[in-house]
Amino acid sequence: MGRAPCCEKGKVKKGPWSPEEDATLKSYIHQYGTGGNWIALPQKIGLKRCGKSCRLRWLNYLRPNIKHGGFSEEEDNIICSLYISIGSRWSIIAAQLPGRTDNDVKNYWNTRLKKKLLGKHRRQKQDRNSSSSSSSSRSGNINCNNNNNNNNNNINLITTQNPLAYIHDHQPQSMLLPPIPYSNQEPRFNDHSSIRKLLIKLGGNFNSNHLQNHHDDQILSKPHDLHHQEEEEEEEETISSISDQQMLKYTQSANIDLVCPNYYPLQYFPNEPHFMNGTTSTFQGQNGNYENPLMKLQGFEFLYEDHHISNGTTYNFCIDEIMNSLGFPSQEVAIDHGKMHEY
DNA sequence: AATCTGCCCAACCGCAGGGAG
DNA sequence: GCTCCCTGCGGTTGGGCAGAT
Repeated sequence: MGRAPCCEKGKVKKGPWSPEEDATLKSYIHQYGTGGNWIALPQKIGLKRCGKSCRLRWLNYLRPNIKHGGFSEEEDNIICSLYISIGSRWSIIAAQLPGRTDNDVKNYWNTRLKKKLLGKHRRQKQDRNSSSSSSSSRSGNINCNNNNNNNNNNINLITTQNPLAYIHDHQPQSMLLPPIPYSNQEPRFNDHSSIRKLLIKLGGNFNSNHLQNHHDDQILSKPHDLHHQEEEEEEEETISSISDQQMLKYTQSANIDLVCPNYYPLQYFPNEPHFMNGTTSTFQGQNGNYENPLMKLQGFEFLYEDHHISNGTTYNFCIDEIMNSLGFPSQEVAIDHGKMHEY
């Protein structure tokens, strides 16, 4: 059964709000509040608007202390950091930015920030291409080279510089974000059933046998349209995938500390179900569980290189691009399986 | 000056979650 | 447990504007 419309179409006004409508809505809410019922509110005050429209207008524009435009560098960093951590959950991201609305953050990300980062990424890529002869291992990347020629799944972490230590030592004060209050404000992240639920919501596909049976999930693979686009724009690139089992072995044997963009060290949590839905997995950080910061985030794919752990290919994490985009200099990090991949 | 193009952002749309009955 | 209704959310649209041609 279809949902009943919240208001009768044709009887409500659409489009931009007039100053009179704004004033009516604002004064009513200041005086009486919303009354807990947005649907009934426009009728009460004689506005020919849908309740949802009133709510949106109030939340995004009329309510006190709303800031518009003029995002600061610090806000940019927070948005990037949180987007990398939790994806496009704009309401949560906006909650970390006083005076900002989810709509504002979303618009800002889609129209400017993404392009800003993309521009940096492209420039870096061009720079790397033009100076590719200088190093056998690309500066600033975590490279995992899965040598398909042997069955040894040990993956040795070779770090010329610990990324965590590096970040903690070098990040500017403005980048020292408070921990995302998942535990208190986002109970969804607080227990595994909630995480399971969330992952299902995000398109999760797992069960108790998942780890044994699910070998070739499309984790870290590109959405088709993006891949197509990049094929047109750049050189043809080989896309492969990493299985959850490979990721499990990889993270366990490498004893890897992963970098969470909010700068809390993460460790893989091997005794818990390993959630792989093609985009996410679960890690334990200092203050609870986090999603895998290395997941391929929708809309953020341009930050990822195109090398993955499966079938002897190399997975090249996005951390350097992220860090560089956020203003960090490169660090030398490599994870080698068998032999160093040459760039 | 007129037209085109791309960008920005307010607003809309549809869906999911959750509470009430 | 089921249905209905409201709220909240994220994705998308389209009008207005500025700069380019």
